[in-house]
Amino acid sequence: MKLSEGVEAAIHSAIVLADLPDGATLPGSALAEYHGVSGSYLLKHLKGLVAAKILESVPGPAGGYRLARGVEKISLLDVVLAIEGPQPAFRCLEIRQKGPGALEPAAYNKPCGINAAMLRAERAYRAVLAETKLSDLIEGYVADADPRAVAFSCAFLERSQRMPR
Amino acid sequence: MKLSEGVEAAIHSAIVLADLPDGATLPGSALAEYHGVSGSYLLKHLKGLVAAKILESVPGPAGGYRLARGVEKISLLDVVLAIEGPQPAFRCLEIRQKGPGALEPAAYNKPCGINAAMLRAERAYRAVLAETKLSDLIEGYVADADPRAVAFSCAFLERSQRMPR
DNA sequence: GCAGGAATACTCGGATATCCAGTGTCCGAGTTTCTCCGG
DNA sequence: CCGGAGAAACTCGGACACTGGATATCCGAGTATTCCTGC
Repeated sequence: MKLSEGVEAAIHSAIVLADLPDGATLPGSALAEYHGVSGSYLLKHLKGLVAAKILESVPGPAGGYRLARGVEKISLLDVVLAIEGPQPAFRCLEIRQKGPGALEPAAYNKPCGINAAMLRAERAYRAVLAETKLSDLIEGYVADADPRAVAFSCAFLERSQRMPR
Repeated sequence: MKLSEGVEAAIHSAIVLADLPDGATLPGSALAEYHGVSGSYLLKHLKGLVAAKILESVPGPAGGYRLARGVEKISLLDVVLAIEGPQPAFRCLEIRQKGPGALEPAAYNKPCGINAAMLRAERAYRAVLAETKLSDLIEGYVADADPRAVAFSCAFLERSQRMPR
């Protein structure tokens, strides 16, 4: 039970991109510098976000990344699934069908109760993530963050953003 | 986001042990044989369950494992935490404090909103697991399982259980 | 026949190799931009 | 002065090493049993 640490970077990156003016982009290298992480590695995760239609990428000079849709239409679940993959955390290996007492596969048409319980828990987990939007996180950020941090963030964006024609 | 596959074996093992008569034990090797998994490796996880006070171990001949308390007092969460460890799946690395715009640590007294949201989701996850007891799983098992599987299970226990004096 | 003791066999527990997903990095493909040259 | 073609620079995208944790295994510590010997 352990999430990839790229999830955290991906969420932070998405929040930074949310502050861009409409249509502007930010290079992946700028995002990496802003967060103090390896640029080459951050691109790996941003790529996943692009594949999940959460971000859009613009190639060439004046290119970079931007959100593919509004902050209120992007949930934490979208980001987590884009990085971690859609498969559930608990994978039933059907060990009930192994061992000396195994029957023919047709005898196991009913789903495994353990698997069902674990998936039920994970549905609750995902439900909370799904109802938490990026807009909620941003709202909390501007309310709690140090004003200097906000000012730096704005200045950084002003300096690094690119506006393709 | 991936659970150890030992979790599944641990839950199945606990359910098997639940069918033992009061006070009887079952060797780890019997549990491994029943599930068709490596005995040496299963012991590693059973050890974790013992450390978490979910199982009791009895050494020597006629020894083995048994549940440390009633099936209605053991939740799925107990088992999962015993195997996976208590730390949450999402570990906030505080990357907001990294990078060129970092401030002194005292400026980050408010908790990170992202971390808070992820932990909120995980609390929902754990809440579902906590309210699912072993007794619930057993109830579903006897209702859905093939009668032959139940018969084999009973015969196996009858054959392998040990009764320390 | 009975009691005591030592050897035994079986159990769990911890320390030790092996493997794979996640981590980290690099180089190549593609596109826009800028510059330079010709008209 | 203007238009177009070419080179350049910057971007993202996919392919290639490295590392930590999970997986799998073995050998040692401990205890109840069992057998044997002496009384």
